[in-house]
Amino acid sequence: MKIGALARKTGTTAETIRYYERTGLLEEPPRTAGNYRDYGPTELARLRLIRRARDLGFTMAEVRQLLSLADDPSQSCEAVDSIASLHLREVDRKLGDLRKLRTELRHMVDDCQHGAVGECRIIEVLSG
Amino acid sequence: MKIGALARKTGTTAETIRYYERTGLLEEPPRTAGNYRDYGPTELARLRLIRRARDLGFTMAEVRQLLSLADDPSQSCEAVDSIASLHLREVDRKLGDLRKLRTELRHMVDDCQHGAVGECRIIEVLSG
DNA sequence: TATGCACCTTGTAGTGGCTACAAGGTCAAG
DNA sequence: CTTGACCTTGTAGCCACTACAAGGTGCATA
Repeated sequence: MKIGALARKTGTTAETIRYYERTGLLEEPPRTAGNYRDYGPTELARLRLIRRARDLGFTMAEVRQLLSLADDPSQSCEAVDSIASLHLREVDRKLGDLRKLRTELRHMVDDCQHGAVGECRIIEVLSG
Repeated sequence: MKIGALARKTGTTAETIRYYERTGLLEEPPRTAGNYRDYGPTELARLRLIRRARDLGFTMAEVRQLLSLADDPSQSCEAVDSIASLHLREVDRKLGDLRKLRTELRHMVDDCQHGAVGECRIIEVLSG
């Protein structure tokens, strides 16, 4: 499988895959006679895991940890759980922040009387 | 007021203020005899508006638009409202995404039986 | 007066996670 | 034998900062 095909199968782009390789998330694959990267099912699975974790908001550093844990299947699951739980708490925090922010924005927009900027509530609220 | 004092009053840093100046969000202030930036209440108010808007998640481009609208108080409030409303919709979208993500993460973590990585549900879910 | 120290100055480079080129190489179809 | 889709490397850009380094200023204290 060439890089473009792998990209299509994983909803990525060739650039991103090469970027993952540069930064060490993916290993350098074998090459064809014409110097094209040649991927197999192992790399496909690994990339799928990476993409899925990234979509769930894990940072690249967390993904790196998850990958190295996944590579040793006899190990205890605790470390994996702790990364995921930490991330969940972080997501909860962000959700809280975003909800507060939304409420403020909502009020701000609702209070706008669509008059002149001089007495615009939005600008007033922003000015504090 | 020197840059450090302005930073403390607005919950920013001197670096960030200089960055705003470089990128045109803040104008170049007058200088003291010793070449220090010298800020007054006008700049303080402007920076407060910028910080408030940034805290509410507006991009720097949006802040730039809001600032130039705020500078012309006789203008209609509509443009301000449309920027804020658009941003609110964007925040709503992000909230939805984050809630879905949280649910998935929650399930993932809850299903983990804390055994070996080999049969870890988290890794399984991530692998798809 | 000297010295220390907090603060300021400019400039440059790094962060994360990609994304967008440019300039050229490979390969199968027509 | 050329066209066109794909691939290669390398470099630079995005956002919104953040982190230095190397040097200048200004004020209190010994």
